Amino acid sequence: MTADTRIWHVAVPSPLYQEFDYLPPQGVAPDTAVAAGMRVRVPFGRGTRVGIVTATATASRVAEHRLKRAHALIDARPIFSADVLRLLLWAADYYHYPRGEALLGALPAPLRRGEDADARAERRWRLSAAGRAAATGTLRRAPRQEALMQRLAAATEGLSAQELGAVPGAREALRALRAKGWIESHEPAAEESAPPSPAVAAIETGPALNDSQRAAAAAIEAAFGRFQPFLLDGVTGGGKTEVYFHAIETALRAGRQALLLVPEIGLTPQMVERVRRRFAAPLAVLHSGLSDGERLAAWRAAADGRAPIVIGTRSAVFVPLARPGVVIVDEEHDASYKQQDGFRYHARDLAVVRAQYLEVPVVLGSATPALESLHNCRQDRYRHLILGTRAGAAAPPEIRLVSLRDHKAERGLSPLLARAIERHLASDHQVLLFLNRRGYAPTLLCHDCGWIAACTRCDAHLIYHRARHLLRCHHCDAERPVPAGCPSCGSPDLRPLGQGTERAEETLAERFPEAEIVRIDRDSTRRKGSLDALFERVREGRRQILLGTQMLTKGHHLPHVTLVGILDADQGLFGADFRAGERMGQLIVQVAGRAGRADKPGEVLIQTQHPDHPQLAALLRHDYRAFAHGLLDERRHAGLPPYGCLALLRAESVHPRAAADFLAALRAALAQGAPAGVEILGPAPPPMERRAGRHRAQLLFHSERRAPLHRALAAAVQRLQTLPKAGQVRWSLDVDPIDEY
DNA sequence: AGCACGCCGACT
DNA sequence: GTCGGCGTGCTC
Repeated sequence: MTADTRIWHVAVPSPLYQEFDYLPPQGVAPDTAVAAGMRVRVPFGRGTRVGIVTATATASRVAEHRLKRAHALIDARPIFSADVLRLLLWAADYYHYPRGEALLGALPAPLRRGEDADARAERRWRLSAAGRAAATGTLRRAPRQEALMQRLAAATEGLSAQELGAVPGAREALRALRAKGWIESHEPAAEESAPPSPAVAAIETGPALNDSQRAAAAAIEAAFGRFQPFLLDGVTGGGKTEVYFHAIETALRAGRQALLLVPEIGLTPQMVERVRRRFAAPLAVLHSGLSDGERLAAWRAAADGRAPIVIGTRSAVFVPLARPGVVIVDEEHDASYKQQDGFRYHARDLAVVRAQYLEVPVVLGSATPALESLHNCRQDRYRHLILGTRAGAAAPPEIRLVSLRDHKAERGLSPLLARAIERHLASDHQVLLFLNRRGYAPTLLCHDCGWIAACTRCDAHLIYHRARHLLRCHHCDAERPVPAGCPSCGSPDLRPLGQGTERAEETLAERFPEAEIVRIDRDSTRRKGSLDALFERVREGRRQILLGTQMLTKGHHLPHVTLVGILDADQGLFGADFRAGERMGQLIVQVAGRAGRADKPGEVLIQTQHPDHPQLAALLRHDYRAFAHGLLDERRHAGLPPYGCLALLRAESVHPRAAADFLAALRAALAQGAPAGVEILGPAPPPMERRAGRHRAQLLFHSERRAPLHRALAAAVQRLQTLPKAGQVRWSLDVDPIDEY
């Protein structure tokens, strides 16, 4: 930055789409070494806030006598690396989100509040080997110590003195346990205080790569030191992870860091475990389940370079790295990379932008790449690395469609699928059944008058949950008792209609009494850690039927599964929004990928009312790319992404018409001087007009080109600020929306 | 978003 | 006579 620092431009966390100018703090010389990216405490309105200096200038657009003085400069060095600052500012503009909110939101909470960035990470306590060995009950005369021991045994990540200290007498008990040597302290993120550059000798060499893996790894290695995006496209079990590991290894050997983004917390533990086993290097792990202290410690370990490997979910794309070497995005097609509220960024897309700023290679990996990514390969923006065969496995599974028109299903199960289940169970194998609907039945119907149990706050049916015997709305989580009779006509003849996982479990238990049914959905895995416990049971068991929702599609190794059944392919195929087909295809391929690993041949049966659906045909041939290219052609004709750009302006209000009126007013205001080449559609009701008691409406912006769309959005956001909000309308803008809800 | 200021109904 | 409803405006 230039020496001219008379005026500081500061991004302040507030929903205002502007920065604010301040004079340097009292007593701070105007030429003080202030730099973009430093935190500053400033007076704002009635109070005080922590903002980020984004630039300095000689003059302000505000009359100087109206400028306030900043209270204090917090940092001596920028809190963000230059690339992260640039990324956040770019993203705030791209997603039309206030800069201050975007910047401060990317910091761990303590730093957001202005705490010292270099403060020592909080120590955490955990059981030592001696502590784990100590028999329970030996502390009968020290109940407080006993209680602490139990809490520590349950806390895998350890507990801070602060967390432990909430109980009276905890401090003394802690000291006593420490004296016994039963507990020890550790730093959560960088597990051991690591040497500034990781010891290369600690890297264990992985299994030998096959030809296509080796080619992919070599291509990535050759791109080190410059920006190059790769799409690593390989079937489930095709060994993408080993290619990631090779890239990480390359980074580590060069004394650089690797940033690995993973979809969501459910998948993290396995990936973290694999990385931990493979690399004897400190990890910084960032996910939503961390406490403020843990998150801060991991953030620091990444930012100061102590952690050579950084693994994190979506928001980790904003974590500074001292010595960046490579960025990897696992399961890049996964929807959880898109933030669905507030700052609605797409972490995969930002990872590519960031890699460009950093001049490092970025690897996007998936067995079912997003259409956008395949399109980028076709345009030669990304290099397409294709992993050929399944590593160490036999032929791909046979995929067949089961026409529900020709084979009448009974309670969701066609005779064909039932016989296949029997066959696979008889040979002591496991069966995986996919049904993307929780609960017992999606509808409770009065057989006499046709009344249907509906949510009072959403335009949705209530789902009948038999185990808990209640009606539940899966959109607003409202719960209601099951009425004894029809609230409309009094008839006692209320019938559950349709199939949910609970009911399928019941059906399967009756039909296959010899098999153990393991149900995996959000209801059966509510308790923490129970998902892993269920998968553990599946790893060890035989003659099991695994039945579950989306959760089953992710990550776990299920070596004994030889039959995969998709009970209802149609819900996804004919969904309301234009990505439904893509999502269904990805889901089928991902689920099918669970079948027949190792030496057992697999079989996949897909139940559908539409066996002649053209898109399913490509999937049967194991040709996801042909399937995707078919969809891409449709998208091109419709001008939809990636051939056109979309933005969705959502509005909601408790008042029935307020949201739609608000958007209509905006649209009218926008009509004058609207950029050419931008279509505005709506206001239209979203697929669910009313949700959680709020009425919703949306305006869809469509353009062939990015630039005019962004001009239109900028104008819209500006207009929105001044539009009177009759009826408490809340709005949000979603650039590149991934669904229409 | 907060948080002020600012004018009109049911309460001590 | 006031406490308080949320409409409108401002935050360098």
